Amino acid sequence: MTDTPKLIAPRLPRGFEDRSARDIAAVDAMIARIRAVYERYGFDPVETPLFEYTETLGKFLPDTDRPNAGVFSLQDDDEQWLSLRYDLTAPLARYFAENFESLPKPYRSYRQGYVFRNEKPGPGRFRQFMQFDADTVGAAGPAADAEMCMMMADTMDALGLSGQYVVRVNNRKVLDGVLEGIGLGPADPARSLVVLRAIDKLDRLGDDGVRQLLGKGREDESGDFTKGAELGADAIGKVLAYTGASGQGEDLFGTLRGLVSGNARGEEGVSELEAMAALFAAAGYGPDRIRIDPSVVRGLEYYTGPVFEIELTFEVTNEKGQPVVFGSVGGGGRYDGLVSRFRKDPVPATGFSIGVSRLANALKLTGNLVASDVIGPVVVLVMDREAISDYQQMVAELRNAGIRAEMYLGSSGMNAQMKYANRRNAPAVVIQGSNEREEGVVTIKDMVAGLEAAKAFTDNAEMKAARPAQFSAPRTGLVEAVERVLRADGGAA
RNA sequence: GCCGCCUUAGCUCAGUUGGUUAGAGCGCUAGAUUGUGGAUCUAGAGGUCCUCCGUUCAAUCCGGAGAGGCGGUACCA
Repeated sequence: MTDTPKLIAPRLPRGFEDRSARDIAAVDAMIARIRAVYERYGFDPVETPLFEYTETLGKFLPDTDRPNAGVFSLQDDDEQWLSLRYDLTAPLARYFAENFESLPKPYRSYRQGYVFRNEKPGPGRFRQFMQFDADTVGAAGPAADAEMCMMMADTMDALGLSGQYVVRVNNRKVLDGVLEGIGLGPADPARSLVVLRAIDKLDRLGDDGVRQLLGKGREDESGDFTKGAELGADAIGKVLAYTGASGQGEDLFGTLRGLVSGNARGEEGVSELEAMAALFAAAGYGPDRIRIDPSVVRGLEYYTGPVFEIELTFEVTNEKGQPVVFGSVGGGGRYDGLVSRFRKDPVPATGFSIGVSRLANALKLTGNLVASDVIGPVVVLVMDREAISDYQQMVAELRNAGIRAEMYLGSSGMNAQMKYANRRNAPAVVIQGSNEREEGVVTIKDMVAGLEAAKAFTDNAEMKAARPAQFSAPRTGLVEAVERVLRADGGAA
């Protein structure tokens, strides 16, 4: 009877984020900059929904009907499975295939939005996060891939990260050539995959760790054992020679051609890399911005040619000052097979994705995020409850003049109202008690100048008595007086 | 998924060798001669000591299981 109802703990599901006004403003600014670059390259926006039929996304567990590994799924009322999209590429493939008749080809589009992954979150890894993609569908040549790389570089520059990133480029065909050279490749897809995964860990485990993974396997510090690819010493040497191939230009291409000599697919890959390198050079993108790097593999099977990723070249530390291992903040490649799930004829495609959330997170930790505090509204204090209609009228006048303004709606005294205005980051407050009302004036306080002036006082009572940074204005001149304060504070930042 | 560590107020943490009313700092909400932000002073709110089961006269504390958090590792379209 008198039991209080059981309270629900207010808690954020793990792997998800709340975003403050400040975060939203910062990410919005990032998005606007990215969009401007994509637009300049001639890409058009397109938006698809958060849900797709699970089969569209291409994820089913073979032995169960429930598609739930890694994806958030639910069953529609007609019993079809729907899933939240886990990237923006599969939905694009669906959209392209479904609207094939009416779209221009090559089809160049960009889109930005949240994607969802139902897996263990970690620092910089969320279960809902934002990506910003661009893709060219229906263009087969390396020029389309090269354009993607250059656009990624330009985007990073536009985000104010000049000199702090590098776009690393490789070609899957070269890697396939190397694998075939040691008897793997299509002949042994399972072990090939183990090799790919091992190479992908080069940055974290180094040559020695990868050597173990290519051989018998590796035991990590928690005692967990990862089975290796069981390659012989000779084969391991070849793989590491490939991933370790350094230099740029003819030096590198010579080495690569030697490693895949006699393998048609591998040689084709080297030629594509050369073609892309020539385009980068012609357009003025040096190896400080875009670099050919054989250690880039980008995990997954669906890439069929060039692959690329953006790496931040500065160290990221968390709030406690510990270094944070940040994966790539963007990447992509050519995926000629993706649309073929929907159409018989093959459709070549290439594209890339920027992890907006992850990048924002990195920039936040390094202080590079272009975030300024959101400027709050002008707050009209409520000094006398009976005079509320007067205050409301002042707010209306300010709003009609295009000024962000509000009347204090709480029930506390003046002190609390000032604290409220402070916390809202209000640039000014409007005060009218009975004294002012009788004289037909209002008191305007400049909150920015006021805070500065208050630092000169050590005694609270003195500060209150001095009432710094405020002035009296005729009631009829309210808007003009407030505008003057806003201009003095720098207006919109 | 596997391995390790952790869980007491919103946050960071004390503490109780098993015993009546579990504490601090910060933060939060307010007050200090109609009426001034920071600093200061005063007061207040805020706890299933992660949950359940067991042992015990008695469990926040001991035992077991579970959940959650953190880290590593695997996977990552």
